[in-house]
Amino acid sequence: MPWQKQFDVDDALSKAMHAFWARGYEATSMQDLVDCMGINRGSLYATFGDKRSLFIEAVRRYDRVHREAWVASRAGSAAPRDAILDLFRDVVATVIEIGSRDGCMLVNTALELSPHDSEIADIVSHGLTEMERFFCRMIEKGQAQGDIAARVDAVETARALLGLFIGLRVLSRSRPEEALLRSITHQAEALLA
Amino acid sequence: MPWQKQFDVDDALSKAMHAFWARGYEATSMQDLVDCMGINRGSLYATFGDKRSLFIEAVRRYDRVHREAWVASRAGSAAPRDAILDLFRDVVATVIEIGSRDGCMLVNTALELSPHDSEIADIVSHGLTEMERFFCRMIEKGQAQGDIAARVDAVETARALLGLFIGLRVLSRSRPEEALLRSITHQAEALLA
DNA sequence: GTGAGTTTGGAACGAACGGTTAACACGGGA
DNA sequence: TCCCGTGTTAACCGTTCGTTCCAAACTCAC
Repeated sequence: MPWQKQFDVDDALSKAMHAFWARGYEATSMQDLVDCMGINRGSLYATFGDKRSLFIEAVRRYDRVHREAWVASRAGSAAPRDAILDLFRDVVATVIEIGSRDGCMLVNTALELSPHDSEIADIVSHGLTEMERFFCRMIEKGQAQGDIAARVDAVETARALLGLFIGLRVLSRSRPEEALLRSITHQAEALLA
Repeated sequence: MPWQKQFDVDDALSKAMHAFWARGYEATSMQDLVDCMGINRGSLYATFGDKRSLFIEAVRRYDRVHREAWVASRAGSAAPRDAILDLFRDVVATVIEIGSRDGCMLVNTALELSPHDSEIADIVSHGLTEMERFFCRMIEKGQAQGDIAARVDAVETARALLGLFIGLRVLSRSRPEEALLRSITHQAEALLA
């Protein structure tokens, strides 16, 4: 194995992920990626293959680093209700304080590519389903602890929370008004009262 | 004024709207539009200007023909609660029965272009705000008729319904499963119980 | 019938697209 | 020291992009 790569593969993938995350698949050109990843065109193709393959790796990385890691870090929370609501509150805080308008890459991709690319749709669908299952597990755990009312239907409410979460993410990109976003969060709280 | 246009301008615009609606702005090429609109390239540019101008007209048409007309037709409904819930039910029915995965053009555009194009963002934002106001008006009307409980906060609930509606539209494109979509609708019903 | 004014189809534009290639730089094993 | 395989680099490929242009086709007033 003579000579190693002169760049950090995951670091380059991270930069590509952020580019796709902010602008989407179609609007991000290979030249944009070459520029922002800081590596040469040839190295990019040699390492990641074509544009679609790179995008798939990028969305997989998003799912792993953002969705999965977030869920894992909260899943063992002592207060299951707060584990859910903190997700909503953190999203609002990020939009209001930092002004980030990137939203959630899974949601962005669900809308841009899911109807036209089944392989990518599967990745996105899996990530969203895992979010739903996280909500469901937390509700059941909260009910076992008496933190969440027993009358709440875990499965139905988890789905509603997923819908609200997606709505929150879309509105973060298009109408990032604090009062609006907070109302969505309040409604999530009301569902778990 | 010799000779009139040999094609119906609104019909051509309608076809362009459907193309943008299904595939988004970036993924729809001028060649796609020339093909599906059934008019010549030159006529297209002479009538609608460049691609972005055509898209803006298309999204304006969507707002007028779909969002605005729908709201207007339901606004005078005798049963305000059903006026809201029928919107959710109709979306689910369209997805399940017809298998349409186009979603809502305003939502699609909100996610693809709003963060990067303020003029388009204004159009989308206006449409979404009008939906929110429709929900709010219907809730207040329903409360006046005793159809919706007085304890419901009209403004907050309208925002939550907007979030749920957007979530429903996104999931229609990425996870068009009947049980999931129905759960979102049930939750909208619960908000108005 | 003729001329004026429009619309039409299609060729053609430069730029940007996604993707390839061949020459060069490098480091460990023989 | 001389390969050999890999990584890097920049130039280059054919295609498609959005857009422009123009000659032919056409309608209507005169």
